[in-house]
Amino acid sequence: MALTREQLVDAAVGILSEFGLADLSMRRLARELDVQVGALYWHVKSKQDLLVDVAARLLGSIHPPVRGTDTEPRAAVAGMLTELRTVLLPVPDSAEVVQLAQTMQPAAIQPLTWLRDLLEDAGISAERSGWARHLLLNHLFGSVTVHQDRGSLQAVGSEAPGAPALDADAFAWGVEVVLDGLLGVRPGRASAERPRIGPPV
Amino acid sequence: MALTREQLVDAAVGILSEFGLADLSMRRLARELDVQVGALYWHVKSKQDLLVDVAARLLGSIHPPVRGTDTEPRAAVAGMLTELRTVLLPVPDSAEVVQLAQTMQPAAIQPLTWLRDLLEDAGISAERSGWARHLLLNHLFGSVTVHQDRGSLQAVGSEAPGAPALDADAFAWGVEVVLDGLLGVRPGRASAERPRIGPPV
DNA sequence: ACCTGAACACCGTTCAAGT
DNA sequence: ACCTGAACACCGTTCAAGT
Repeated sequence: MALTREQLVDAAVGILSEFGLADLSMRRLARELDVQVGALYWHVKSKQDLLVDVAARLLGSIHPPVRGTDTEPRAAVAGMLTELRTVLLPVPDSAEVVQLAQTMQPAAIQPLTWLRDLLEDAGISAERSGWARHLLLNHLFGSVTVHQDRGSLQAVGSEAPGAPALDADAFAWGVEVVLDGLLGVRPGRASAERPRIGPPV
Repeated sequence: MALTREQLVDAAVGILSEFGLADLSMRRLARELDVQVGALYWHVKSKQDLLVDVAARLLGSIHPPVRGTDTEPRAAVAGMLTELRTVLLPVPDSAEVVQLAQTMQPAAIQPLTWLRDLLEDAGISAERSGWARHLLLNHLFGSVTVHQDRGSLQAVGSEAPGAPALDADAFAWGVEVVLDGLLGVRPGRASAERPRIGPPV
């Protein structure tokens, strides 16, 4: 039976998830699918073209936000970002792949489009929501990358037993800092100030 | 006369600046220096090892900040980031190279260390200054990358004549947003609110 | 329509052997 | 000490030719 583009993407996501981007070559992919390399290029224009589909599939499980309901818009932004992080974290080099896909075909990665809408719901003006989205996505991608790179240095599965989610907190903190800067700190909700210990000089 | 490590780094920076990271291969480098590829590996442990030196040289012209003077610490942070951006912008893929160097040898890239000190001068606690630095650097690297990728799509030198520094503003805006979130918006200095046009809904 | 076989023009890294 | 020559094990992409 004929190979399909979906099978290509499936196999690519599999290799990426198990071995990382360095091992995701067209030749390795062909081997996995028991075809010659040239066969891949009938289904796909280039490797980059394939990676765009891989990125879209990685984020394919993200729920579209329910807009206009009574959920606090600021919480919706934070929620979406946490969801993105949760999906990207277990897949090595996923941030790189999504970032590349985003620069190649910005419209192809749907959840990243929704984020801009949520920001406007939260009161960011249209001419600033694009930049605000970039600010938050750079934080997301950077956090995911640093988490994965640090994880690959130590033995797999050797997380400190007592403190597992230390940089999940750091990520959430960063999101709140940016949102505070964007929306202004509302009195009584100074989120980024929460765990203050030392005096601010 | 014998090849030196400095000559390697010089030639590497040259290729990077002129042609980008994709053309910066060990073989290309050897050709440029009129030696065999193997010769490079007497001076350098690996390509990544070389790239750390390349990154350090790219940021070698950054002034160390004069701490403890009467310059406003918040302005010092913003100034350092602007300086970093100015240096990185003209070199293709420079953000990638510096980011890689930073994860491989965090101490090797001095200016990125100084940034943390400046943040603490500005009143960020020691346990948060590391994360705050990451937040700002992710913004920096993201902004540089997006600027360069967009630039490579249009013809070289075809900037819109009237509006040259549009995303220099966007970058500075992002820095102020993050600093607002970190330090709190002081009344009468709501920097990120400056060019507000539409009502915040 | 879909795939094979084979080529083209590359990579990073190693290492015996030369000087 | 410093470099050559040559190899090892790879890359992405193209394309005539087959079925």
